[in-house]
Amino acid sequence: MATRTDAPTRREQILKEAARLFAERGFHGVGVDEIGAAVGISGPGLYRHFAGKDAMLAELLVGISGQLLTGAKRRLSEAEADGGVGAGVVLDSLIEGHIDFALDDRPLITLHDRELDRLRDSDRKMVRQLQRQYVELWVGVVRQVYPGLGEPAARSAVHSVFGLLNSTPHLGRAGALAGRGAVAELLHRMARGAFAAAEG
Amino acid sequence: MATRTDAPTRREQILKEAARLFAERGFHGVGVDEIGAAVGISGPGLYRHFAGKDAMLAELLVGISGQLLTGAKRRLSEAEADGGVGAGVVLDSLIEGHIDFALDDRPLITLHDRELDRLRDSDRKMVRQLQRQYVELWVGVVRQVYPGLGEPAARSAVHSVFGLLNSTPHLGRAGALAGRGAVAELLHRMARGAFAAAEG
DNA sequence: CCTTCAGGTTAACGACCGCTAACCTCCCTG
DNA sequence: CAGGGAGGTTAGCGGTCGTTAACCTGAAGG
Repeated sequence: MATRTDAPTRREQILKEAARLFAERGFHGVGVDEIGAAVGISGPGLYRHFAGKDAMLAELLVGISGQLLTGAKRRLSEAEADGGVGAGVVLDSLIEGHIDFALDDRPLITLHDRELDRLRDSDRKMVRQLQRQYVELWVGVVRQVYPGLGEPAARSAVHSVFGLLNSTPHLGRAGALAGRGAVAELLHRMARGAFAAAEG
Repeated sequence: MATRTDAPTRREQILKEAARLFAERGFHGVGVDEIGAAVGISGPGLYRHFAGKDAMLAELLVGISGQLLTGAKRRLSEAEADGGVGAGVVLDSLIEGHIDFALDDRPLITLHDRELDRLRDSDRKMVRQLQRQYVELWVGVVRQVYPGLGEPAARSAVHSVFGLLNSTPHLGRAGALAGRGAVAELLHRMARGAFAAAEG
């Protein structure tokens, strides 16, 4: 993992705070003045970095979808390079990657399936295409591990498991588990169990 | 099941259309004029039936939470009345009820965990309390069926399974499964499998 | 030392939105 | 057949929001 050590740019600060605010109160529920205030500048100052409020959301959503897909592709090709690893190992790697994302970037996960319709047509098409590729990649691996699943059932199962893994924002409140590791383990086991049961 | 046969009142029409629009474009993304147009009247005409836009959302969310909880309580007490039925049967009944709701009222399921923060304090507290009771009811049953689960793990598992079951809005697009029954069956099996795997 | 430019500022415009006011029109009822 | 309420209508007010315009400032570069 290539950990960033340099300070975040102003653009990155803005994106991070905008993601948090959008996740908390919805895209239309947040004003540009609030986003500006969250990074210590005033509303119109944001326009030195972004073309508009829409552009911030677009960059966030395209970034998320791209990052998920890129990570999944990397994991898949690493597995192929390893030669002998079974499909089950690849699936475990995909699950782990998705869980890492869901736990580390909860606001983004929230935005990802909540504010897609607020995008311009072209941006929305791009995001949907990235999402579709991501799903299809999962479907392929899942069907290798659970050959009993037909394609439509596998696709439904994948969407449902995403719903399961993306429940992390709801987990924070109340009696949380021991720690991050325990939550990740639990989610991983449940995802596997759900797929296995889907095969029936 | 007590099926309604009389025509829906205007209030009910409005609530249904408002739910659909709120789910599609977010609470702040929908204007009162649009809601009015959806039922064939003009925006201000809505104020003959509701105190304001907020009141519509509040009634929707309180209604959803209450309906879920009421249904779950009914299922639980019916099982107790039956005497000998095992906890597994009760859990299956809870799962079935939640799936019915998630499949029949997708917009409401979407609103349920998306627009809660747009409520007035008092309404939000009420909804959260209903939700908490619903979760705790599930946790109790789940722990009977899977005694290996500690309480925090059971609660996390329940939230995650809700995420799985509530994925129905994402299932519609693309190659849907055979039909409603097939989807319901798949989700049911996956939920059970996820709980079983959570116990580990 | 002057220039330039990145990155801010405040003021203000136009559009939209939730809501109220004022009025109208059936339909039911005494 | 009067009248009154239920359920509409349109006009418009006040506030908010995204965006632009015009201006300022400090640091880097020739």
